[in-house]
Amino acid sequence: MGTIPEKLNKPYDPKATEGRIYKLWEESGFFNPDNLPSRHTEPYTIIMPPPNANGRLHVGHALTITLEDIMIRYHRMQGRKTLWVPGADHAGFETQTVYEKKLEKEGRSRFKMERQELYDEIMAFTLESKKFMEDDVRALGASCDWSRERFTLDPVVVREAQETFRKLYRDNLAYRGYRTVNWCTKHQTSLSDVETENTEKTDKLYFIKYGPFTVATVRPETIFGDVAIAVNPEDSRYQQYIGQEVTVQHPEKTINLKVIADEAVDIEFGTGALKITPAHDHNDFRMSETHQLPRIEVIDQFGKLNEKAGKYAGLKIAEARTQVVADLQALGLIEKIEDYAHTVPACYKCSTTIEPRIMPQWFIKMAPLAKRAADAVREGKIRFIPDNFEKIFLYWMDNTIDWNISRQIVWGIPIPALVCKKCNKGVLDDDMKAGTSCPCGGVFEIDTDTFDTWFSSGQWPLLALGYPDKKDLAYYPTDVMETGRDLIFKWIPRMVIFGLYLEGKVPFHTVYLHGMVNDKQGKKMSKSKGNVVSPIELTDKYGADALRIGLVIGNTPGNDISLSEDKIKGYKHFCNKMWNATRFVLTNAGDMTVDTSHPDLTSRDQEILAELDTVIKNVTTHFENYRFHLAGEELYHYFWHTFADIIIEEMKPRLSGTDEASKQAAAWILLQVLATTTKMLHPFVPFITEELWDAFPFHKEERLLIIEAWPNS
RNA sequence: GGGCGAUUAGCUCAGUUGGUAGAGCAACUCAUUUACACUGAGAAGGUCGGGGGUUCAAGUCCCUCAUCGCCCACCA
Repeated sequence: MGTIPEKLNKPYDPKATEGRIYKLWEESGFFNPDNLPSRHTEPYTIIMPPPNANGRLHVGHALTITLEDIMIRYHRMQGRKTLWVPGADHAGFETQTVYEKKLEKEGRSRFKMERQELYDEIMAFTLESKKFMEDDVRALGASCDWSRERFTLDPVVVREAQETFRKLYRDNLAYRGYRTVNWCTKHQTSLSDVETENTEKTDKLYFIKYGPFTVATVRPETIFGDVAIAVNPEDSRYQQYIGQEVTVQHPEKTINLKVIADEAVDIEFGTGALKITPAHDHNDFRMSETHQLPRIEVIDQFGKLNEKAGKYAGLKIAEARTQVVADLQALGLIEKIEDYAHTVPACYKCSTTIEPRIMPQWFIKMAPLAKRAADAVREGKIRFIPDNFEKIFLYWMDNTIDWNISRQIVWGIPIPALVCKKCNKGVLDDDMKAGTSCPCGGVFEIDTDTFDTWFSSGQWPLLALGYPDKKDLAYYPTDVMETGRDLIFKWIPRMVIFGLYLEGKVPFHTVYLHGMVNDKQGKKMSKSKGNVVSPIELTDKYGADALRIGLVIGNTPGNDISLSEDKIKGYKHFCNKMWNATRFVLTNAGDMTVDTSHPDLTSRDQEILAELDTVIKNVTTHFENYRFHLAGEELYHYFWHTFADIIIEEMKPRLSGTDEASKQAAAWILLQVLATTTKMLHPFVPFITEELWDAFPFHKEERLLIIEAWPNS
């Protein structure tokens, strides 16, 4: 009998342990690959998707942190030179909307503030919130290198993101465009396509008598911006009108419209005749390009009709629609009104219906960049887990449209450009001084717009490694990008594109996408439903280890999981089991050592060791194939139902017997199995395993489990 | 309109190359004989959505149908 380490006499207390252990790890320096022992040579790198610095972590972040920490800890034990770069995201539009809500509560508005004043306030708010976010990351046990942490508004990041824009401009891949963009009338900014979400809506479909035609439209209030009527060139009903001008009746006057033929018009829908309003519809805009049609704006940035709408000027869209319809009805021009269910794009933050609006903006020419990215994936340079995301990625890449990167918000990286408000020309700010005259007679002014957040985030794998500084580029390309499956369009493609564009290499060889974390009934968590589970509350209650293993077991890549508090509680019991089994073994194994053979093993002992080898082999294979849920489950099952239930119980008579050799062998076997499983469980439950490891008797010198070697089978 | 995923125990979900169905919770029974009352142990519970096919063997592969969910999309 050895002596039981004092601390094992008390039950495991995560609260008293986790902070202390984390501090021990941080002080050891092993989160930083530069400090790892010499056996760690080949780099293994993960760039942490930088959590938004505008609040606490949610449970989706907890899953990200857990999965990445599992990969990092496993590979660190495997002898890789592991680097996990943490970050904090200023999250442009996201944070600005959070801050606007705060302002609203205080009875203030960003539209009444100076730009700099607003920027400074959001910066102060973000830097304050960032600390809480970082504390949460630590609480989950993330073994990331804090000495390399980066914030997406660090001066060096801002500088390099702007430099990338200049490079794109000079390569003719960034240009000043003037076309319809997605406009949010509430937030007063344009949005890219991935920042809108399609929402089901039932509107009225109005059939309006329009000269010799009847046109079907859901937007009668835009008739003042109509410049043509379009029909399908194959439509036999309308052949005689194609190329002609027809006179149509508006409430206050009659106007003449050209009739054009375009393939895009669906013969079957409505009447097959379509009114064309290029300034307020993406399709119509495209037709205005092919048919050289004028563009008449009738709705302003606040969603109100302008002077072009005559007596309706100043009315909001909905009011104008009602009145225009009433007036048309009075004139006998409404043939019929039908209910019409369709999907319309809405602002993904406030659900306000997107207003297509013509604006001068900076665009990225996507086709050549996307092709290169798609080719890299087709050549197998990036593996998706699960692999069906490859198809989704390629579909998006093959169908991408030019990317609007201008945002009319202050919270972001300024676009380093000058623009002429008269002719909408744009130039780089280092090619010309503000105030220079434009050939058109206007003046070049500083562009007050900021970049779409994903413009800088897309460069993150490089920027997080200090690009273009070469020091850490040995860690590029990184190994795995692990993030939520909702970022398959928003983020992953941009990173592949910029990685190839700036460095000529894909930024990672593997993309691992996890599903969404839903509540225990499988419903999406949302504040309004009140079913949001806080990871930090769960950590406080059950310990970070229980949360971590509960998030991973039963969770397959790409599929959503349902998280219930009861499940986490169940895995706390597992931690309890580990604690007590270790206490029992260490009580009996005293001052033994492992890693050497023992002379008195029975054939049953040999069998146990062989079985353990199989477990090592299975678990290792699962790890290598990103099957963390199976690795965790196998370990859980083996530890509880083989080691604790069978092996320990079998050894009890030998341990209390009088045959000293058999007793020694039994204790040795138990210690051997325990040490091995403790190592393998470490990536999943790092706190309790590190704490237990400290109580093992064979430490010749102080040695942390975090850098122990992964068991060989 | 396209694409993808799911359907397995009462609930939420696992089941890696085809080879005797698993976990957590809930419900049931027992236990405080020195690892575990911050519980532990045990037993119970499933014709794996329907139908067809391949195979010695199918939850797993193929076809088909049904239901649910998600994503994408310029039919106004």
